[in-house]
Amino acid sequence: MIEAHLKKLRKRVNISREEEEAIRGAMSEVREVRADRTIIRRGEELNTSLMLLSGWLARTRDLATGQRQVSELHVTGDFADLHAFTLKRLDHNVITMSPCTIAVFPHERLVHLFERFPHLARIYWFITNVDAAIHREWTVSLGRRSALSRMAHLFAELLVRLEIVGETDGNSFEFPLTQQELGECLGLTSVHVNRTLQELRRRNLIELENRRATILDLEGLHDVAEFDPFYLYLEHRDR
Amino acid sequence: MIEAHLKKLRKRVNISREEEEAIRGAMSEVREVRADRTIIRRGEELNTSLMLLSGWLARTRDLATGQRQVSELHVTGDFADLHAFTLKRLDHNVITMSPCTIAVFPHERLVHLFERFPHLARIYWFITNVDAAIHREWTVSLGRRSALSRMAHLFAELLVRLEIVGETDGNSFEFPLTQQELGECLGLTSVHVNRTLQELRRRNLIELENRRATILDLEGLHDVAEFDPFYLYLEHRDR
DNA sequence: CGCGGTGTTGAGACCTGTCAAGACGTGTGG
DNA sequence: CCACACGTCTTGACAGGTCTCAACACCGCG
Repeated sequence: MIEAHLKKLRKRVNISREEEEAIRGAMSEVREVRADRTIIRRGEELNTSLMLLSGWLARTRDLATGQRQVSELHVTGDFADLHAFTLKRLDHNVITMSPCTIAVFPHERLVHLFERFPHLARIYWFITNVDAAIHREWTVSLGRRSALSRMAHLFAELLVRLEIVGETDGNSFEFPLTQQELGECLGLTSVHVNRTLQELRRRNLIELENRRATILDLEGLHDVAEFDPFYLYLEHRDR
Repeated sequence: MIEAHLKKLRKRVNISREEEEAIRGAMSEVREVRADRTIIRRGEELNTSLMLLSGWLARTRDLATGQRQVSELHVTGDFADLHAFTLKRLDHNVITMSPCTIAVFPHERLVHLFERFPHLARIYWFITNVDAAIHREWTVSLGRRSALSRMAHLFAELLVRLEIVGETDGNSFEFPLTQQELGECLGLTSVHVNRTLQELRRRNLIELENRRATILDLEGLHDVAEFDPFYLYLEHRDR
């Protein structure tokens, strides 16, 4: 079940058999969680980190007005809160956007893992830095791209990230978010999400139906989004 | 000169004399840079990281339209591109917003430093994760807060960050950005920045004059911004 | 003294939000 | 099996926030 995560790592760097086994050994248990549950609450003390074996998670913040902003989406193979390893409390909630299978990694085991394999410590530090790069790209989207471009960018990003872990079928993938939740990622109201989606459809760029997204014209989508996957740091490096 | 950086670290965690000396020893040289210089270009290969001893830096991204978005501001004592230690190439530019004094830390020395003091490795990992938390807060601002609230939030954040490193004078601090540049942080045009600033002044929350910002009503500012410094992870922890 | 960058102001356009209502689909209880 | 409730999607009319364009004031500096 941890295969997706290993795929994601190996896309970037070499992982030995020994390291792989050590990572597996650091996992303590696996939990199933239903959709729309808050699995981590902002501010609570954490001594584990959670790896998403399947499903979708979101990092969210609630505002006084009742509005909510998603700062990142997580898919199969992602460590949802690896940053909790150093932060100990998170500044955001983590909620399930679909039914999820989640593996628990106690921090004490991670400490041991990283002592034994400093190489892995560096890799996981790298991984949290890629998360930060994704945050920056969302900042650029929210600050400077139009609703249409922003939405196109998100779908382009998700296609790449899902491809890495084998969760795509050609240019199509499951997309469990409601339009309301999509708006919470993009800083839009659900009404405007609806209209923007129609525009993407009208331009024959994307189809979204029955919780499944299909990219009809990848090049066109990238053009609208001004998408460049560089920030996902996909190139492979030897150590 | 590195005192500000040590203050910032010691605000969060204990640093021994020995560790302090080791950090100092990892520095290779100090450079002076004029305002409005690009000191790191997106995509270029890096084998050093830069600590800001004084001045202001910004992480920026340029778009095809000629627009620019700032994803984070750096002040005295910040490691501007510590994430380059694991990423090796950055997805953004780093530019000076004022004359700057910058200390260079070769990655090979950091490798050595972190091998000798795994505790410091954890701390610097923590520091890059706080940077990511700042990104998330900006995402919330850009996605959900009004121009007024967003600007108030930025000044509230900067006051806290500058206080830590002793760069404030009461509720006042030097603020070298032009209104254009401020807009590049907030996802606004310079025209709207101007009007929003006037509104903050009109409400007696902030004064901005001669490149110096003064918070006139901190509580009022926090209210408008819905500011909670939790995401800056200021509480002190023993190891 | 003139120039370029910065700050300021006004008018109008446009993008996105707000409010409200109805359509559709799915699950639940009677 | 039907009736209903609820969440989601869709649409329309209108409001409001922010942008665009343009002009001018101000100021430091060569």
